[in-house]
Amino acid sequence: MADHVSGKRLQRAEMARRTGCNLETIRYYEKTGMMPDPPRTASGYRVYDETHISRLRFILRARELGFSIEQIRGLLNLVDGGTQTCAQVKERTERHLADVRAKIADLKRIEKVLAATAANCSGEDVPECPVLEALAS
Amino acid sequence: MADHVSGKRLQRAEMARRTGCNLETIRYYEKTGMMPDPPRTASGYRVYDETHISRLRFILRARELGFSIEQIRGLLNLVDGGTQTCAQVKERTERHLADVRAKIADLKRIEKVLAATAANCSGEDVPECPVLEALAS
DNA sequence: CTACGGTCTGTAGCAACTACAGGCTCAAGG
DNA sequence: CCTTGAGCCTGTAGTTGCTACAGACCGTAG
Repeated sequence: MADHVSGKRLQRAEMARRTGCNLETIRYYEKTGMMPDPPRTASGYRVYDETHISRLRFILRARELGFSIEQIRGLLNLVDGGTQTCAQVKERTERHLADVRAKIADLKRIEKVLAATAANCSGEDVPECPVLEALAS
Repeated sequence: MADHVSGKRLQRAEMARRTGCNLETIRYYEKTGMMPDPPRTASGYRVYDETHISRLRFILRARELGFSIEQIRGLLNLVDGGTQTCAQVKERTERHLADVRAKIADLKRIEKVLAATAANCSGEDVPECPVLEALAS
């Protein structure tokens, strides 16, 4: 009944359900210091509130955008310190964007080669295959 | 002087140099059964020949095209059995191509969001940042 | 009061390498 | 002949980002 003071308190499974995050991943984020150690009940159960939900959602969204754990940790440190500036965040975002574009370029090159090579396949029941030849050449 | 029978014999470092493959990776491919266990000298040194070079190049090219180790192992099993058909190889290639295209689509979605969000940044020395807001929302 | 689910911890496993440590072996120089 | 240094050998640990146990508690409904 003290719950009204700072909102709903949930345990791990409920937080996982609300965020779509895997149960164990939450613990992993705690262990790696991205999530704060939550308060515990007398018997040791973790107790989460809305602030934990928000932080977890932040992490999950950043992951969806392809930021690495290290990069996310960097962003979190920035905002935790309250010292972040838009310029800093923009810079990191653009660096990451460049990485993403490089990966896209890589994959497109791969796609071209695969598509071109597969297109040469007869697709028949013969042992000779342009794909294998391309790999063996 | 028995070398002329089946070509040059090299040791690991030389094979690494000739293929551009990392030294340890060769051993790893052996351990995982993708490369055959090479013959050894009396003192235990590995001895490679051109057939090893070819096989390693096959693996490395397949990796360059983004095939996973499991997929490559599958292709190698096929050709090792001598039972491969162009149809089979084509099918696997196209499945992989579909994966690659899915990854490209993922990354493009990420790229769009990152670019759009970063474009909203003032880039100034203020704590408010559209990127952080997007992540926190 | 007992059964069953949830939670706790620590640890091992995945891909696909990479990088040691600690010990041999081999060829060349003195 | 001996030493030195490079190269090889093995097994194992580290990387990234989780995921999945095992074995032990805890908490509540019947």
